[in-house]
Amino acid sequence: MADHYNCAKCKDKLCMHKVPIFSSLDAEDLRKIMGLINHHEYKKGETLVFDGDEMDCVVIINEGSAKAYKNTVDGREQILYVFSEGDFFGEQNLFSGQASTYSVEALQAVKTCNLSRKQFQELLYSFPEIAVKIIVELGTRMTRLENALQSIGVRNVDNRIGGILLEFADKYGTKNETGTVIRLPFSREGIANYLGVARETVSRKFSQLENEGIIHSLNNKEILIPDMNKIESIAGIN
Amino acid sequence: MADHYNCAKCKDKLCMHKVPIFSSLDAEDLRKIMGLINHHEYKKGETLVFDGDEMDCVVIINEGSAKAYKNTVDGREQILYVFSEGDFFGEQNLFSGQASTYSVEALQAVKTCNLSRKQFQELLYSFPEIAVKIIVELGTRMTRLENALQSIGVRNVDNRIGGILLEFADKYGTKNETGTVIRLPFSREGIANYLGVARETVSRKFSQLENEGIIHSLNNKEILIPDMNKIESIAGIN
DNA sequence: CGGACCATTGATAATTGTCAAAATTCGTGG
DNA sequence: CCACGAATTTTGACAATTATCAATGGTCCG
Repeated sequence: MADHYNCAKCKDKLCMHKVPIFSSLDAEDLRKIMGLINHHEYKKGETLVFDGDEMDCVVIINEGSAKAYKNTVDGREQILYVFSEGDFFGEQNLFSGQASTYSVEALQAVKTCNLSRKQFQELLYSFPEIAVKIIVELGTRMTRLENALQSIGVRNVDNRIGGILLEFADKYGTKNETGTVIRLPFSREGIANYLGVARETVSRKFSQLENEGIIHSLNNKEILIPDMNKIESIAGIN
Repeated sequence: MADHYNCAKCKDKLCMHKVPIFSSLDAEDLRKIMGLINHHEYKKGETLVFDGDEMDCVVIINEGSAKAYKNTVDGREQILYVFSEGDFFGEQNLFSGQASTYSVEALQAVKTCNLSRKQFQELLYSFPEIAVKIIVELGTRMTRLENALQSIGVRNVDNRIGGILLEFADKYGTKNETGTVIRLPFSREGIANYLGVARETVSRKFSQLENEGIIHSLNNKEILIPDMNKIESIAGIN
């Protein structure tokens, strides 16, 4: 299983600085909180939490990325979030006392900072601005969920493919003189499970876009998009 | 447009008691906050907020119910939430400063309690327990969204119909000796826009369930379900 | 280089959406 | 209280989209 060791080792360089919810705290407060944090590490493919697990800490992603997903009884997977550096989860369960409502699995090697229930609650009462930051962050996340729901609910598959490309370009894209290069966070199957369609459908749509010259596969995980505007019109800007 | 008058009129009987996020406050604190609240009223079909509107207050539903939804450019509607007594919205926009990300329309006559941005923020800083309550409530709402996303993403229409019946039975159902009577919060079209399917598909599935004796339409807005277990197996309990 | 895994393609079936028409329901006013 | 008209709902026929199954091809890593 996963290593874990106290945060003293990570000095100032790790976690705290990357975590937006702590960004309003001064150096001394940061130091205080840092003593409370435990670190964990996971390899690609390892599961951080299973749907239904009791959670007793908030987990903050410090390095790498992970997918949060739900499975139906017949094995179909719906991906809800892609968590990366600075994202956190488990906060709901601390207050409501309910078990996790999704599983979280490492997409790459992942390092986390964990804060126990009690420590986290104390933090919120001592620093109301952290609570406000969390509310803001949850709001952002809800907006993304709402958009995803609309997307899956009323848009056709082409729109959704366009939408996911925009989203990934924003989060994982780099621009160069030939266009935008996106390093996809997951496989075709992952994309399918994110969009709520079949694996094969994603393949077909990608091939189609490739034939039309709108995207160029560099390899399975990287694609080049010469003209982002075309993607926007496929996504059917809302 | 809508009436509005100060909360002094509503005495203790209205709003505050119904609103879970204020439930931890004592009588005096309640009285203080009450002075800050403005009331509004809306008729059925009126819009409380348009997608894209700047919001400068948190709106708490005091009476009636409303749907929150997004429209695509080509007029398709996806319903995200049904807000009823005690639910609130607009909190995200206050902190992040962004415009509303959905429209809200009254499904019946609606009365609201509004708290301005400034008042709400002060409240959060003076009463951290309110912030915690809000985080809990947002967590509940996110869990519902996550379930809805999974539902639309990977479940077939029968499952979804079953799911919505369970949800409505829970929120709007009453039991009697013949079974559970559900008063549906919206029309067939509304149900369709909630489930992300076509109006006609909802009609067909309801007819089918009626033929199988699993549901009985009392009228367009009320259905009787003799055996809830059958609905659960249709929903494909997760 | 080999093998496991992942991605693509084709053929076909199943599901749901769309359009059009008929039937039902609901609210209003006489 | 009934009748009428508008709005909503149901039903049918058909088209479009996507899922499924199966086979092939490609890629990555030890």
